[in-house]
Amino acid sequence: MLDIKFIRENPEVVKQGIANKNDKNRIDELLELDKKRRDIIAHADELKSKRNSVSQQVGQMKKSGQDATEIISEMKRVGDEIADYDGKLRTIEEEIDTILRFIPNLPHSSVPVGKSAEENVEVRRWLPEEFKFENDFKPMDHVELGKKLNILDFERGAKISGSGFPVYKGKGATLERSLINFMLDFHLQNHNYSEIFPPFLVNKESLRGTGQLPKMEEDMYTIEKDGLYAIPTAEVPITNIHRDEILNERELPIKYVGYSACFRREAGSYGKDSKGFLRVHQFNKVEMVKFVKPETSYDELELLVKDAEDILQALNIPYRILMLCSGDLSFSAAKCYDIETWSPAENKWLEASSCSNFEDFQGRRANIRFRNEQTKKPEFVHTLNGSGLATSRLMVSLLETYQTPEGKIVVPKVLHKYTEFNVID
RNA sequence: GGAGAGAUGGGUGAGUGGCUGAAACCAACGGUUUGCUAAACCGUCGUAGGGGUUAAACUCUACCGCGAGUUCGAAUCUCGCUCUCUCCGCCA
Repeated sequence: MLDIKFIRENPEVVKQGIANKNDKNRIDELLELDKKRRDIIAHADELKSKRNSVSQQVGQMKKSGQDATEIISEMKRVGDEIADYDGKLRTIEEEIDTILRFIPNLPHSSVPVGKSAEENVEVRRWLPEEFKFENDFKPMDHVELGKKLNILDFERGAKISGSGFPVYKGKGATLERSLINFMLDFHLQNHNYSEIFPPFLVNKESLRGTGQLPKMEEDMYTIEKDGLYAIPTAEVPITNIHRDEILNERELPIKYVGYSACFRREAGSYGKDSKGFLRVHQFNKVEMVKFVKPETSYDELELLVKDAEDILQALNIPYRILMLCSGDLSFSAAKCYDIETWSPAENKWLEASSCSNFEDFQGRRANIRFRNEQTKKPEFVHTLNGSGLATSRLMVSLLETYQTPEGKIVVPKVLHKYTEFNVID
Protein backbone atom coordinates (compact mmCIF):
# COMPACT_ATOMS: atom_id res chain seq x y z
CA MET A 1 0.00 0.00 0.00
CA LEU A 2 1.21 3.45 -0.82
CA ASP A 3 1.12 6.31 1.64
CA ILE A 4 -1.94 8.46 1.00
CA LYS A 5 0.09 11.52 1.99
CA PHE A 6 2.70 10.67 -0.62
CA ILE A 7 0.00 10.28 -3.25
CA ARG A 8 -1.58 13.58 -2.20
CA GLU A 9 1.72 15.38 -2.58
CA ASN A 10 3.07 13.57 -5.67
CA PRO A 11 0.09 12.55 -7.80
CA GLU A 12 1.98 12.73 -11.09
CA VAL A 13 4.86 10.59 -9.86
CA VAL A 14 2.39 7.97 -8.70
CA LYS A 15 0.45 8.02 -11.96
CA GLN A 16 3.64 7.56 -13.97
CA GLY A 17 4.76 4.66 -11.79
CA ILE A 18 1.41 2.93 -12.14
CA ALA A 19 1.50 3.44 -15.90
CA ASN A 20 4.96 1.88 -16.04
CA LYS A 21 3.51 -1.14 -14.29
CA ASN A 22 0.81 -1.41 -16.94
CA ASP A 23 -1.87 -0.80 -14.36
CA LYS A 24 -4.73 1.63 -14.55
CA ASN A 25 -4.96 4.39 -12.02
CA ARG A 26 -7.85 5.89 -10.07
CA ILE A 27 -5.72 8.55 -8.47
CA ASP A 28 -7.94 11.52 -9.26
CA GLU A 29 -10.95 9.75 -7.83
CA LEU A 30 -8.91 8.81 -4.79
CA LEU A 31 -7.75 12.36 -4.14
CA GLU A 32 -11.29 13.65 -4.38
CA LEU A 33 -12.42 11.14 -1.75
CA ASP A 34 -9.44 12.08 0.37
CA LYS A 35 -10.48 15.71 0.29
CA LYS A 36 -14.02 14.78 1.28
CA ARG A 37 -12.74 12.62 4.06
CA ARG A 38 -10.74 15.42 5.60
CA ASP A 39 -13.69 17.80 5.39
CA ILE A 40 -15.91 15.37 7.22
CA ILE A 41 -13.31 14.75 9.90
CA ALA A 42 -12.96 18.46 10.51
CA HIS A 43 -16.71 18.87 10.99
CA ALA A 44 -17.19 15.75 13.06
CA ASP A 45 -14.24 16.49 15.33
CA GLU A 46 -15.54 19.94 16.03
CA LEU A 47 -18.89 18.51 17.13
CA LYS A 48 -17.22 15.83 19.20
CA SER A 49 -15.14 18.41 20.94
CA LYS A 50 -18.30 20.32 21.79
CA ARG A 51 -20.02 17.20 23.04
CA ASN A 52 -17.10 16.35 25.27
CA SER A 53 -16.96 19.69 26.99
CA VAL A 54 -20.73 20.03 27.37
CA SER A 55 -21.07 16.50 28.71
CA GLN A 56 -18.62 17.37 31.39
CA GLN A 57 -20.75 20.38 32.26
CA VAL A 58 -23.79 18.14 32.54
CA GLY A 59 -22.01 16.03 35.08
CA GLN A 60 -21.18 19.06 37.17
CA MET A 61 -24.69 20.48 36.92
CA LYS A 62 -26.20 17.22 38.03
CA LYS A 63 -23.84 17.03 40.93
CA SER A 64 -24.83 20.47 42.10
CA GLY A 65 -28.52 19.67 41.62
CA GLN A 66 -29.18 21.94 38.64
CA ASP A 67 -31.56 21.07 35.86
CA ALA A 68 -29.77 19.99 32.67
CA THR A 69 -32.67 18.70 30.60
CA GLU A 70 -32.39 21.37 27.97
CA ILE A 71 -28.68 20.86 27.35
CA ILE A 72 -29.15 17.14 27.33
CA SER A 73 -31.75 17.25 24.62
CA GLU A 74 -29.57 19.57 22.60
CA MET A 75 -26.64 17.25 22.97
CA LYS A 76 -28.80 14.40 21.85
CA ARG A 77 -29.26 16.25 18.58
CA VAL A 78 -25.53 16.84 18.32
CA GLY A 79 -24.99 13.15 18.95
CA ASP A 80 -27.25 12.27 16.04
CA GLU A 81 -25.37 14.67 13.83
CA ILE A 82 -22.07 13.11 14.83
CA ALA A 83 -23.42 9.64 14.10
CA ASP A 84 -24.42 10.89 10.68
CA TYR A 85 -20.94 12.21 9.94
CA ASP A 86 -19.33 9.06 11.28
CA GLY A 87 -21.48 6.94 9.01
CA LYS A 88 -20.48 8.95 5.97
CA LEU A 89 -16.87 8.86 7.05
CA ARG A 90 -16.90 5.10 7.32
CA THR A 91 -18.30 4.71 3.81
CA ILE A 92 -15.71 7.05 2.38
CA GLU A 93 -12.85 5.40 4.22
CA GLU A 94 -13.93 2.03 2.89
CA GLU A 95 -13.93 3.40 -0.64
CA ILE A 96 -10.50 4.93 -0.12
CA ASP A 97 -9.17 1.71 1.31
CA THR A 98 -10.50 -0.32 -1.58
CA ILE A 99 -8.84 1.92 -4.13
CA LEU A 100 -5.63 2.14 -2.14
CA ARG A 101 -5.32 -1.62 -1.80
CA PHE A 102 -5.54 -2.07 -5.55
CA ILE A 103 -2.78 0.43 -6.27
CA PRO A 104 0.47 -1.41 -7.01
CA ASN A 105 3.81 -0.52 -5.55
CA LEU A 106 5.83 1.88 -7.68
CA PRO A 107 8.92 0.64 -9.52
CA HIS A 108 12.26 1.81 -8.14
CA SER A 109 14.16 4.34 -10.25
CA SER A 110 16.78 1.73 -11.20
CA VAL A 111 14.14 -0.52 -12.79
CA PRO A 112 14.02 -0.38 -16.59
CA VAL A 113 10.69 0.74 -17.97
CA GLY A 114 9.14 -1.95 -20.15
CA LYS A 115 5.89 -3.59 -21.14
CA SER A 116 6.46 -7.30 -20.66
CA ALA A 117 8.89 -10.08 -19.86
CA GLU A 118 10.61 -9.54 -23.22
CA GLU A 119 12.06 -6.32 -21.90
CA ASN A 120 13.62 -7.82 -18.81
CA VAL A 121 17.36 -7.25 -18.67
CA GLU A 122 19.89 -10.02 -18.22
CA VAL A 123 22.30 -8.81 -15.57
CA ARG A 124 24.74 -11.71 -15.49
CA ARG A 125 24.99 -15.42 -15.93
CA TRP A 126 26.99 -18.16 -14.28
CA LEU A 127 27.96 -21.41 -15.97
CA PRO A 128 29.78 -24.38 -14.45
CA GLU A 129 33.26 -25.11 -15.71
CA GLU A 130 33.25 -27.00 -19.01
CA PHE A 131 29.55 -26.38 -19.39
CA LYS A 132 28.22 -26.46 -22.96
CA PHE A 133 24.77 -25.47 -24.15
CA GLU A 134 25.02 -28.17 -26.85
CA ASN A 135 24.94 -31.71 -25.50
CA ASP A 136 26.89 -34.57 -27.02
CA PHE A 137 23.72 -36.63 -26.83
CA LYS A 138 20.05 -35.82 -27.06
CA PRO A 139 18.94 -35.09 -23.48
CA MET A 140 15.73 -36.55 -22.15
CA ASP A 141 13.33 -34.13 -20.54
CA HIS A 142 12.48 -34.41 -16.85
CA VAL A 143 9.15 -36.13 -17.46
CA GLU A 144 10.78 -38.93 -19.48
CA LEU A 145 13.57 -39.26 -16.96
CA GLY A 146 11.12 -39.32 -14.08
CA LYS A 147 9.13 -42.09 -15.72
CA LYS A 148 12.11 -44.16 -16.85
CA LEU A 149 13.76 -44.02 -13.44
CA ASN A 150 10.45 -44.41 -11.62
CA ILE A 151 11.00 -41.35 -9.45
CA LEU A 152 8.15 -39.07 -10.57
CA ASP A 153 4.53 -39.96 -11.20
CA PHE A 154 2.39 -37.23 -12.69
CA GLU A 155 -0.45 -39.57 -13.73
CA ARG A 156 -1.05 -40.95 -10.29
CA GLY A 157 -0.80 -37.46 -8.84
CA ALA A 158 -3.60 -36.49 -11.19
CA LYS A 159 -5.64 -39.47 -10.01
CA ILE A 160 -5.21 -38.56 -6.38
CA SER A 161 -5.70 -34.80 -6.60
CA GLY A 162 -5.86 -33.55 -10.18
CA SER A 163 -3.31 -32.42 -12.73
CA GLY A 164 -0.43 -30.44 -11.35
CA PHE A 165 -0.05 -32.42 -8.13
CA PRO A 166 3.08 -34.49 -8.72
CA VAL A 167 3.96 -37.60 -6.77
CA TYR A 168 7.64 -38.15 -5.99
CA LYS A 169 8.65 -41.75 -5.58
CA GLY A 170 11.61 -43.69 -4.24
CA LYS A 171 14.89 -41.93 -4.84
CA GLY A 172 12.96 -39.06 -6.39
CA ALA A 173 11.22 -38.42 -3.08
CA THR A 174 14.52 -38.72 -1.23
CA LEU A 175 16.20 -36.34 -3.66
CA GLU A 176 13.45 -33.75 -3.21
CA ARG A 177 13.67 -33.97 0.55
CA SER A 178 17.47 -33.82 0.42
CA LEU A 179 17.40 -30.74 -1.74
CA ILE A 180 15.13 -28.96 0.72
CA ASN A 181 17.31 -29.90 3.67
CA PHE A 182 20.48 -28.94 1.85
CA MET A 183 19.15 -25.51 0.99
CA LEU A 184 17.89 -24.83 4.50
CA ASP A 185 21.14 -25.95 6.09
CA PHE A 186 23.16 -23.94 3.60
CA HIS A 187 21.36 -20.71 4.39
CA LEU A 188 21.50 -21.36 8.11
CA GLN A 189 25.19 -22.16 8.13
CA ASN A 190 26.49 -19.69 5.56
CA HIS A 191 24.04 -16.81 5.42
CA ASN A 192 22.99 -16.28 8.99
CA TYR A 193 19.25 -16.81 8.69
CA SER A 194 17.10 -18.28 11.41
CA GLU A 195 14.69 -21.02 10.55
CA ILE A 196 10.93 -20.85 10.51
CA PHE A 197 8.51 -23.68 9.92
CA PRO A 198 5.29 -21.78 9.21
CA PRO A 199 1.62 -22.70 9.00
CA PHE A 200 0.52 -23.61 5.47
CA LEU A 201 -2.98 -22.22 5.92
CA VAL A 202 -3.46 -18.54 6.69
CA ASN A 203 -6.27 -16.10 7.26
CA LYS A 204 -7.39 -13.23 5.07
CA GLU A 205 -5.60 -10.59 7.05
CA SER A 206 -2.24 -12.21 6.41
CA LEU A 207 -2.84 -12.28 2.67
CA ARG A 208 -3.86 -8.66 2.74
CA GLY A 209 -0.67 -7.86 4.59
CA THR A 210 1.64 -9.23 1.95
CA GLY A 211 -0.51 -8.03 -0.94
CA GLN A 212 -1.98 -11.22 -2.43
CA LEU A 213 -5.43 -10.02 -1.48
CA PRO A 214 -7.57 -8.48 -2.72
CA LYS A 215 -6.04 -8.68 -6.17
CA MET A 216 -5.06 -12.35 -6.46
CA GLU A 217 -8.13 -13.92 -4.88
CA GLU A 218 -8.67 -16.17 -7.92
CA ASP A 219 -5.20 -17.66 -7.70
CA MET A 220 -5.63 -19.06 -4.25
CA TYR A 221 -7.04 -22.26 -2.86
CA THR A 222 -9.57 -21.58 -0.14
CA ILE A 223 -10.99 -23.49 2.75
CA GLU A 224 -14.22 -21.62 3.02
CA LYS A 225 -15.65 -23.30 6.05
CA ASP A 226 -12.86 -21.95 8.21
CA GLY A 227 -12.03 -18.80 6.27
CA LEU A 228 -8.53 -20.00 5.48
CA TYR A 229 -6.35 -19.94 2.40
CA ALA A 230 -3.61 -22.34 1.31
CA ILE A 231 -0.41 -20.32 1.09
CA PRO A 232 0.96 -19.60 -2.38
CA THR A 233 4.39 -19.03 -0.81
CA ALA A 234 5.95 -19.08 2.65
CA GLU A 235 6.45 -15.34 2.20
CA VAL A 236 2.90 -14.92 3.49
CA PRO A 237 3.11 -16.58 6.92
CA ILE A 238 6.74 -15.59 7.48
CA THR A 239 6.29 -11.91 6.68
CA ASN A 240 3.14 -11.84 8.80
CA ILE A 241 5.04 -13.10 11.82
CA HIS A 242 5.66 -9.46 12.67
CA ARG A 243 2.34 -8.02 11.52
CA ASP A 244 1.12 -5.27 13.87
CA GLU A 245 4.40 -5.16 15.73
CA ILE A 246 6.94 -2.47 16.48
CA LEU A 247 10.39 -4.01 16.25
CA ASN A 248 13.48 -2.87 18.03
CA GLU A 249 15.84 -1.09 15.64
CA ARG A 250 18.75 -3.09 17.01
CA GLU A 251 17.09 -6.36 15.98
CA LEU A 252 17.24 -5.39 12.32
CA PRO A 253 17.90 -6.87 9.89
CA ILE A 254 15.79 -9.90 10.78
CA LYS A 255 16.43 -12.76 8.39
CA TYR A 256 14.20 -15.82 8.25
CA VAL A 257 14.41 -18.87 6.06
CA GLY A 258 11.68 -21.47 5.90
CA TYR A 259 10.41 -24.36 3.92
CA SER A 260 6.81 -24.68 2.85
CA ALA A 261 4.69 -26.38 0.28
CA CYS A 262 3.17 -23.78 -2.03
CA PHE A 263 -0.30 -23.96 -3.53
CA ARG A 264 -1.35 -22.12 -6.65
CA ARG A 265 -4.50 -22.49 -8.66
CA GLU A 266 -2.83 -20.97 -11.73
CA ALA A 267 -6.29 -20.10 -12.97
CA GLY A 268 -6.37 -19.46 -16.68
CA SER A 269 -2.85 -20.60 -17.41
CA TYR A 270 -3.55 -24.13 -18.64
CA GLY A 271 -1.81 -25.23 -21.78
CA LYS A 272 1.13 -22.91 -21.53
CA ASP A 273 4.39 -24.41 -20.30
CA SER A 274 2.35 -26.84 -18.29
CA LYS A 275 4.31 -30.02 -18.93
CA GLY A 276 5.42 -31.93 -15.84
CA PHE A 277 6.97 -29.65 -13.28
CA LEU A 278 6.88 -26.54 -15.43
CA ARG A 279 3.58 -25.45 -13.98
CA VAL A 280 2.10 -27.22 -10.97
CA HIS A 281 -0.48 -26.53 -8.30
CA GLN A 282 1.65 -27.73 -5.45
CA PHE A 283 5.40 -27.41 -5.16
CA ASN A 284 8.07 -27.06 -2.51
CA LYS A 285 10.05 -23.97 -1.82
CA VAL A 286 12.61 -22.67 0.60
CA GLU A 287 11.91 -19.00 1.13
CA MET A 288 14.07 -16.22 2.55
CA VAL A 289 12.41 -13.21 4.15
CA LYS A 290 14.10 -10.09 5.49
CA PHE A 291 12.92 -7.17 7.59
CA VAL A 292 15.36 -4.29 7.23
CA LYS A 293 15.91 -0.61 7.79
CA PRO A 294 14.78 1.47 4.81
CA GLU A 295 18.20 2.83 3.93
CA THR A 296 19.68 -0.66 3.61
CA SER A 297 17.00 -2.41 1.60
CA TYR A 298 18.64 -2.15 -1.82
CA ASP A 299 21.93 -3.49 -0.52
CA GLU A 300 19.99 -6.27 1.18
CA LEU A 301 18.33 -7.10 -2.13
CA GLU A 302 21.71 -7.67 -3.78
CA LEU A 303 22.75 -9.88 -0.87
CA LEU A 304 19.51 -11.81 -1.11
CA VAL A 305 20.13 -12.63 -4.75
CA LYS A 306 23.66 -13.66 -3.86
CA ASP A 307 22.33 -16.02 -1.18
CA ALA A 308 20.17 -17.78 -3.76
CA GLU A 309 23.01 -17.86 -6.29
CA ASP A 310 25.31 -19.54 -3.78
CA ILE A 311 22.94 -22.51 -3.70
CA LEU A 312 23.06 -22.91 -7.45
CA GLN A 313 26.81 -22.59 -7.55
CA ALA A 314 27.13 -25.24 -4.86
CA LEU A 315 24.85 -27.46 -6.94
CA ASN A 316 26.80 -26.51 -10.07
CA ILE A 317 23.71 -25.64 -12.07
CA PRO A 318 23.87 -23.00 -14.82
CA TYR A 319 21.76 -19.92 -14.27
CA ARG A 320 21.25 -16.33 -15.25
CA ILE A 321 19.94 -13.29 -13.41
CA LEU A 322 17.29 -11.04 -14.87
CA MET A 323 16.28 -7.64 -13.65
CA LEU A 324 12.56 -7.41 -14.28
CA CYS A 325 11.30 -4.44 -16.22
CA SER A 326 8.54 -2.30 -14.72
CA GLY A 327 5.77 -4.05 -16.62
CA ASP A 328 6.77 -7.52 -15.42
CA LEU A 329 7.08 -6.60 -11.74
CA SER A 330 4.59 -8.15 -9.37
CA PHE A 331 1.95 -6.04 -7.68
CA SER A 332 3.83 -5.48 -4.42
CA ALA A 333 7.41 -5.29 -5.68
CA ALA A 334 9.49 -2.16 -6.24
CA LYS A 335 12.36 -4.11 -7.74
CA CYS A 336 12.87 -7.75 -8.54
CA TYR A 337 15.52 -10.10 -9.86
CA ASP A 338 14.55 -13.46 -11.29
CA ILE A 339 16.98 -16.33 -11.29
CA GLU A 340 16.53 -18.73 -14.18
CA THR A 341 18.18 -22.11 -14.40
CA TRP A 342 19.00 -23.87 -17.64
CA SER A 343 16.93 -26.74 -18.99
CA PRO A 344 18.84 -28.64 -21.70
CA ALA A 345 15.77 -30.58 -22.86
CA GLU A 346 13.48 -27.58 -23.11
CA ASN A 347 16.45 -25.66 -24.43
CA LYS A 348 15.53 -22.63 -22.40
CA TRP A 349 15.83 -20.86 -19.07
CA LEU A 350 13.32 -21.61 -16.30
CA GLU A 351 12.39 -19.27 -13.48
CA ALA A 352 13.52 -20.88 -10.24
CA SER A 353 13.70 -17.89 -7.96
CA SER A 354 12.39 -14.41 -7.61
CA CYS A 355 14.02 -11.93 -5.23
CA SER A 356 12.15 -8.74 -4.50
CA ASN A 357 12.34 -5.58 -2.50
CA PHE A 358 8.91 -4.39 -1.43
CA GLU A 359 10.23 -1.30 0.31
CA ASP A 360 7.55 -0.23 2.82
CA PHE A 361 4.63 -1.48 0.73
CA GLN A 362 4.05 -4.62 2.77
CA GLY A 363 5.20 -2.91 5.95
CA ARG A 364 2.42 -0.38 5.60
CA ARG A 365 -0.22 -2.95 4.67
CA ALA A 366 0.75 -5.32 7.46
CA ASN A 367 1.66 -2.56 9.89
CA ILE A 368 5.19 -3.78 10.57
CA ARG A 369 7.32 -1.04 12.08
CA PHE A 370 10.51 -0.44 13.99
CA ARG A 371 11.31 2.30 16.44
CA ASN A 372 13.89 4.68 15.06
CA GLU A 373 16.36 5.19 17.90
CA GLN A 374 17.22 8.70 16.77
CA THR A 375 13.73 10.10 16.40
CA LYS A 376 12.04 7.65 18.83
CA LYS A 377 9.26 7.38 16.28
CA PRO A 378 7.98 4.18 14.70
CA GLU A 379 8.71 3.79 10.99
CA PHE A 380 7.71 1.12 8.54
CA VAL A 381 10.30 -1.54 7.88
CA HIS A 382 11.28 -2.54 4.40
CA THR A 383 10.59 -6.17 3.57
CA LEU A 384 12.25 -8.41 1.04
CA ASN A 385 11.89 -11.97 0.05
CA GLY A 386 13.39 -14.42 -2.33
CA SER A 387 13.11 -18.06 -3.19
CA GLY A 388 16.14 -19.94 -2.14
CA LEU A 389 14.89 -21.83 -4.14
CA ALA A 390 11.75 -23.48 -5.51
CA THR A 391 12.48 -27.15 -5.97
CA SER A 392 10.19 -28.01 -8.87
CA ARG A 393 11.79 -25.98 -11.65
CA LEU A 394 15.16 -26.46 -10.05
CA MET A 395 14.52 -30.21 -10.17
CA VAL A 396 13.94 -29.96 -13.93
CA SER A 397 17.34 -28.37 -14.42
CA LEU A 398 18.99 -30.68 -11.96
CA LEU A 399 17.68 -33.91 -13.48
CA GLU A 400 18.34 -32.76 -17.01
CA THR A 401 21.82 -31.37 -16.54
CA TYR A 402 22.97 -34.27 -14.35
CA GLN A 403 21.74 -37.01 -16.68
CA THR A 404 24.24 -39.33 -18.34
CA PRO A 405 24.00 -40.57 -21.95
CA GLU A 406 22.60 -43.84 -20.50
CA GLY A 407 19.78 -41.96 -18.82
CA LYS A 408 21.01 -42.18 -15.24
CA ILE A 409 21.16 -39.25 -12.85
CA VAL A 410 24.38 -38.43 -11.07
CA VAL A 411 23.52 -36.87 -7.74
CA PRO A 412 25.27 -33.52 -7.12
CA LYS A 413 28.13 -33.94 -4.69
CA VAL A 414 26.78 -31.57 -2.04
CA LEU A 415 23.65 -33.69 -1.73
CA HIS A 416 25.38 -37.00 -1.08
CA LYS A 417 25.34 -36.71 2.66
CA TYR A 418 21.59 -36.12 2.50
CA THR A 419 20.61 -38.72 -0.10
CA GLU A 420 23.11 -41.37 0.91
CA PHE A 421 23.20 -42.52 -2.72
CA ASN A 422 25.25 -41.06 -5.58
CA VAL A 423 23.37 -42.24 -8.63
CA ILE A 424 19.76 -42.74 -9.61
CA ASP A 425 19.38 -45.57 -12.11
C1' G B 1 -17.27 -30.78 20.96
C1' G B 2 -18.73 -29.42 26.50
C1' A B 3 -17.80 -26.28 31.16
C1' G B 4 -15.36 -22.21 33.35
C1' A B 5 -11.86 -17.89 33.64
C1' G B 6 -9.69 -13.97 31.20
C1' A B 7 -8.02 -10.00 27.26
C1' U B 8 -5.98 -2.51 29.79
C1' G B 9 0.39 1.16 27.31
C1' G B 10 7.24 -2.26 25.87
C1' G B 11 6.15 -5.69 30.59
C1' U B 12 3.45 -6.61 35.42
C1' G B 13 -1.05 -4.59 36.87
C1' A B 14 -5.01 -0.85 39.24
C1' G B 15 -9.36 0.95 37.59
C1' U B 16 -17.58 -0.97 37.69
C1' G B 17 -20.67 5.47 34.20
C1' G B 18 -18.22 12.07 34.21
C1' C B 19 -12.40 14.29 38.28
C1' U B 20 -9.00 8.31 33.49
C1' G B 21 -5.21 8.60 27.75
C1' A B 22 -5.52 5.79 31.82
C1' A B 23 -2.64 4.89 39.05
C1' A B 24 1.55 2.19 40.77
C1' C B 25 5.77 -0.70 39.79
C1' C B 26 9.39 -2.57 36.20
C1' A B 27 12.00 -1.73 31.69
C1' A B 28 13.89 2.14 28.38
C1' C B 29 15.86 7.08 27.57
C1' G B 30 18.03 12.01 29.41
C1' G B 31 20.26 14.29 33.65
C1' U B 32 22.41 15.01 38.82
C1' U B 33 25.63 12.68 42.19
C1' U B 34 30.10 9.46 41.93
C1' G B 35 37.68 6.94 41.73
C1' C B 36 35.04 2.74 38.54
C1' U B 37 30.74 -0.32 38.69
C1' A B 38 26.43 -0.15 41.41
C1' A B 39 22.94 2.51 44.15
C1' A B 40 20.13 6.92 45.07
C1' C B 41 17.55 11.17 43.28
C1' C B 42 15.15 14.34 39.33
C1' G B 43 12.93 14.38 34.57
C1' U B 44 11.01 12.13 29.88
C1' C B 45 8.43 8.08 28.14
C1' G B 46 1.60 4.95 23.74
C1' U B 47 -0.48 4.94 18.67
C1' A B 48 -3.19 6.93 14.71
C1' G B 49 -5.92 10.80 12.23
C1' G B 50 -7.43 16.16 11.47
C1' G B 51 -5.92 21.43 11.87
C1' G B 52 -1.47 24.36 12.24
C1' U B 53 3.94 25.39 11.08
C1' U B 54 9.45 25.98 6.26
C1' A B 55 10.02 22.61 10.42
C1' A B 56 8.62 22.64 15.38
C1' A B 57 5.60 24.57 19.16
C1' C B 58 0.56 24.27 19.76
C1' U B 59 -4.43 22.31 19.27
C1' C B 60 -8.59 18.96 18.36
C1' U B 61 -10.41 13.84 17.69
C1' A B 62 -10.20 8.61 18.18
C1' C B 63 -8.25 4.23 20.41
C1' C B 64 -8.29 -0.04 27.18
C1' G B 65 -9.03 -7.70 22.12
C1' C B 66 -12.74 -6.83 17.65
C1' G B 67 -17.78 -5.21 16.17
C1' A B 68 -22.58 -3.35 17.35
C1' G B 69 -25.83 -1.13 21.19
C1' U B 70 -27.61 1.83 25.73
C1' U B 71 -26.41 7.02 27.47
C1' C B 72 -25.96 14.09 27.33
C1' G B 73 -21.36 11.18 28.54
C1' A B 74 -18.51 4.21 28.21
C1' A B 75 -12.05 1.11 29.69
C1' U B 76 -16.40 0.71 33.07
C1' C B 77 -23.34 -1.35 31.43
C1' U B 78 -25.79 -4.85 27.29
C1' C B 79 -25.31 -8.13 22.97
C1' G B 80 -22.36 -10.73 19.21
C1' C B 81 -17.50 -12.34 17.68
C1' U B 82 -12.23 -13.58 18.05
C1' C B 83 -8.20 -15.13 20.78
C1' U B 84 -5.67 -17.04 25.31
C1' C B 85 -5.69 -20.13 29.74
C1' U B 86 -7.78 -24.29 32.94
C1' C B 87 -10.76 -28.79 33.24
C1' C B 88 -13.53 -32.80 30.55
C1' G B 89 -14.21 -35.52 25.82
C1' C B 90 -12.00 -36.95 21.07
C1' C B 91 -7.51 -37.41 18.35
C1' A B 92 -2.15 -37.45 14.83
